[in-house]
Amino acid sequence: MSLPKKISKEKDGKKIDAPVKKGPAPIGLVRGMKDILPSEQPLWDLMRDKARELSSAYGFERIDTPVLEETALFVRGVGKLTDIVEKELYSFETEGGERLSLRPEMTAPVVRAYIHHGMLNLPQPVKVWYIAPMFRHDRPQHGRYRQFWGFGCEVLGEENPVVDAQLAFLGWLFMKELGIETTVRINSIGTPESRANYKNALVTYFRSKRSKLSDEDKKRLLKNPLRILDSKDPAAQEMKTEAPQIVDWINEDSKAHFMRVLEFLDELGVPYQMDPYLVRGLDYYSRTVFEFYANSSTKELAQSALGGGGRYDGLAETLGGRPTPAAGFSLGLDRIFLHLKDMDLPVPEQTVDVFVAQLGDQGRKKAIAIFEELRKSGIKATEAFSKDAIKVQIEMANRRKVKFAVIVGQKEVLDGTAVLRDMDSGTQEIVDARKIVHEIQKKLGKIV
RNA sequence: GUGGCUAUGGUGUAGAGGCAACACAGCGGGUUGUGGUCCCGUUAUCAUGGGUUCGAUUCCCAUUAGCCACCCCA
Repeated sequence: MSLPKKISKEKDGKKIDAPVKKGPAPIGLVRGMKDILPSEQPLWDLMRDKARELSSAYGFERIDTPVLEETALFVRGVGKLTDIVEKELYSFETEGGERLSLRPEMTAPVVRAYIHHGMLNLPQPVKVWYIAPMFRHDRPQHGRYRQFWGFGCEVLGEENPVVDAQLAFLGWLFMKELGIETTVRINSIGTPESRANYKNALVTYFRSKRSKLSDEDKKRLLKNPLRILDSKDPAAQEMKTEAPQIVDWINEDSKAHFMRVLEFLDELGVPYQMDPYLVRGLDYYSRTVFEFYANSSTKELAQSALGGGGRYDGLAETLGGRPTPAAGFSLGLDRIFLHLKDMDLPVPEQTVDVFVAQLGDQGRKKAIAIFEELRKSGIKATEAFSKDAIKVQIEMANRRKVKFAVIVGQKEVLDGTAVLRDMDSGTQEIVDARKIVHEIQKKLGKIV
């Protein structure tokens, strides 16, 4: 490689040597991370506001938990052999020898908090919601980041099937109200015991046809047989139609519970699909499990799985608490954001009424005071005090589409006045500086 | 984690083995107190490292990152 060359440019017939810019290499984004830029915030606000609105309307209270937890929480809670723990956990050991992990999901932390703070002494059920970042060391892709944001609700201390239905409904409703049509796929995976029996039956079934399975599915047969059910391999797809179905293996209680969940869903008008092959990748689920899928994954939105949830009656006990029936859901906001972006929503513009322009240092000082007065009286104002040129300021005022510009220069300061410019008509008048707020309020129709 | 595709200003794109083009955005100006048009100027070590070559941004290799499929999931 050659050394940095001097860049020669012709200017006015003279050659000018521009110095070559150099410095330390810029630091980039950590792989799989994503900035949420100011221009994207309006859409994020839409989601945040909707999450707040709905969860509070349905009686949920906000909870925040630390991003860092003991690794054991997830090993025990989510399951040692799940992919989330086995290969996607951000884990490290501190100097003090603590084994910590960035949380890969929120259910275990919420249950941990429930136990830790003795929330079983609160009126049950305890209903909490969160918007929180989570971390999974997976290979990044569009809509799939190593830090991703989730919105979720959890109901702890209640096993009535109406809760399961309401949660599935709420997740569906959240997206519906944002304009995203989804379908809920739902299944019951019974109790851990019945699931173990089913697993055995499934392994027996597929083992007899092992030679026809893909390498990937052969691995699943050993590690996670339930997963063969949603394999994309055509051979497995075909075989699964003959395979034992989980409904035939779950106990009567679970079955009855599930039937009632479905009844409530019917009542709520949630479009759902019974999916006998739906199993979830976390160990703590029992009985009801569901996932949300976008109906229109038409555009290049490969990631149509927008969220999921279910019942986790055994989790509290696994984590050392008292047996506590519970259920919840979680939605991937990064993915929902992508869908919103794709929809070309009219984002309401932030409106500002007044631009305070200034000229010269005296004017600047007076302008600061006027701006503050306006702010205190509830008038939305903006400024560019760091700019000197009046032209630039008026230009900015125009771009912000303000109705009025207040201009304070040397002359006005001496006269104790300010120029009030109507930005639409371009007409301006000189007003007493002390009456500027009143004058603007009048023009904005805030005072009759 | 496995395989594939891609990589040019802030953004979107062109280009070709021989001085990197266009549009938009940004910033500065058009004689120092006023906007939307117009005009001018300015904004790129062509991802990083190496190789082939007289010469590489262009060809080759590696790395990194993004994307796609898989694994898995949100």
